[in-house]
Amino acid sequence: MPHSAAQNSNQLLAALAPADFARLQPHLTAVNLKLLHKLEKPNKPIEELYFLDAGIASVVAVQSNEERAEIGLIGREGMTGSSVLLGGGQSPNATYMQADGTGRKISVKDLRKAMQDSESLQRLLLKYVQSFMVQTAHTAIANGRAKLPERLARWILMAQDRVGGGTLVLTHEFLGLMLGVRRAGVTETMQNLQRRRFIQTKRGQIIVLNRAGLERIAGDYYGVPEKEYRRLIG
Amino acid sequence: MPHSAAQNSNQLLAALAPADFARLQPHLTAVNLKLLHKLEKPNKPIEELYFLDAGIASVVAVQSNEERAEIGLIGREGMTGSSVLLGGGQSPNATYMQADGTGRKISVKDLRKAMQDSESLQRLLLKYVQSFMVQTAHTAIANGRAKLPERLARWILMAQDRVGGGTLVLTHEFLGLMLGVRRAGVTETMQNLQRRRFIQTKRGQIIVLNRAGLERIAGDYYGVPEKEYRRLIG
DNA sequence: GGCGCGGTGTACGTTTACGTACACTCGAAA
DNA sequence: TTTCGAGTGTACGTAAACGTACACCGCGCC
Repeated sequence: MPHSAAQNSNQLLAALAPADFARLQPHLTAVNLKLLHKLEKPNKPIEELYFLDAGIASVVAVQSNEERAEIGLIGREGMTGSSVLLGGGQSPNATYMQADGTGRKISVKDLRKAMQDSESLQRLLLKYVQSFMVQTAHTAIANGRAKLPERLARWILMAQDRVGGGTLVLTHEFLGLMLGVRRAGVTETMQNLQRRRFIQTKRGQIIVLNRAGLERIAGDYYGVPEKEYRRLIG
Repeated sequence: MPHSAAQNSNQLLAALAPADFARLQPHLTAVNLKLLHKLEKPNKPIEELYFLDAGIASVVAVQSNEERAEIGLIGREGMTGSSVLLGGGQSPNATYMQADGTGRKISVKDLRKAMQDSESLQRLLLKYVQSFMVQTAHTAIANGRAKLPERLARWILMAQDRVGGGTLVLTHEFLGLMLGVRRAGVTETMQNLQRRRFIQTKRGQIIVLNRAGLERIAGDYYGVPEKEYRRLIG
């Protein structure tokens, strides 16, 4: 069973007009989402969309040679399935759980119907798509220009935002995959952050001790998408 | 006056159902767009959207410290103003002409009205937004994992697609800005491509001699967004 | 036709991350 | 309680790109 504290914590659902939420609710099914659970497969029609209440999903762009890189994170502030909202029905990206969590799912059919019936619902969800697009754009900047410490700090901050604080459970190996860098590079940079008391690490987990410190490291590589989300969704 | 050969060459307008095109046409104004002309300013309300008939526009993500990086190219296959189509009305990105061109503009008000009146119009334009999103995602992969030769080849191919063949007019300096690398690095890599007879360069211009060669260099960093565009728009 | 400048070629030491490899250690399962 | 494998720490040579600097050269302008 989904953990009760997580219920109704999805911020997108919370931002809906009561009438719009009422429209969706009958079609929402609570689900547990375990690590690595696949929410969307590349170039396959999407059947269901997920509003997360806890945990993190990772959206990963995949190219034909199987090389991949993370382009966005989704947590309780958002939902999966942008390509359905935009009408494509599928995309070349993969989406999977990157930390255990819970959520509520809805079928594409039911969501499409609800969006057709309510313009305000459609408007809100498309605004979320825009905020996600901005996130992707800033992942592109960070990948192109930022050094590892900046990128790692940015990632930790974004992940923490999306789980609503607390411990992050994941290995250096996994972080390296997400950021597209060596595992050893992650280890070294993490030690650096730990020495400065910004984080504390245990086997497979990261505890944030000093957010302001991390924000200082990440600099302007962190913040723009978050600001845009607040502007659009509130 | 816009060059006549460029008229009606926008592929998005061409892909519209006749009725939808008829709906837009009265509100379209032909415009010449010169190098560096600003089509959208970061965090400012957007007034007009542009369907390009010739030339290239560059969408650039901007962060508060003025650091910037290109996240997408727009040519005659597309339009500016995704953030308007998604309802945000503005975005943290800048868009400007990166090679002289022509296009047709429409006011936000007129476009919004047309989209409300025609669901099929709305559907097509949102699909274009998806294809642009995929482009941004793959810019993020390329920035993160590809080496300069791959990235440069990718960029040249994408630019050529978007102007429909012919010579590209731009300096190494400018390319360096787009890719977020040193001007000198661009020069060296261009010489490499030239030695292999894939391109020929003159002061401020690039002529593609061997597309297949460039595609071989770019590898899987080129192609995914293009394929998605064909799937969605045709 | 000479001048001036934007654009290009080239060089060199430095930084950042890579690839690879191996030892150590924590903690869960037997 | 020991065992064993996943996760982490560390090392070393190498590759890619950086920052900076300066010379040269084509081309438009006076």
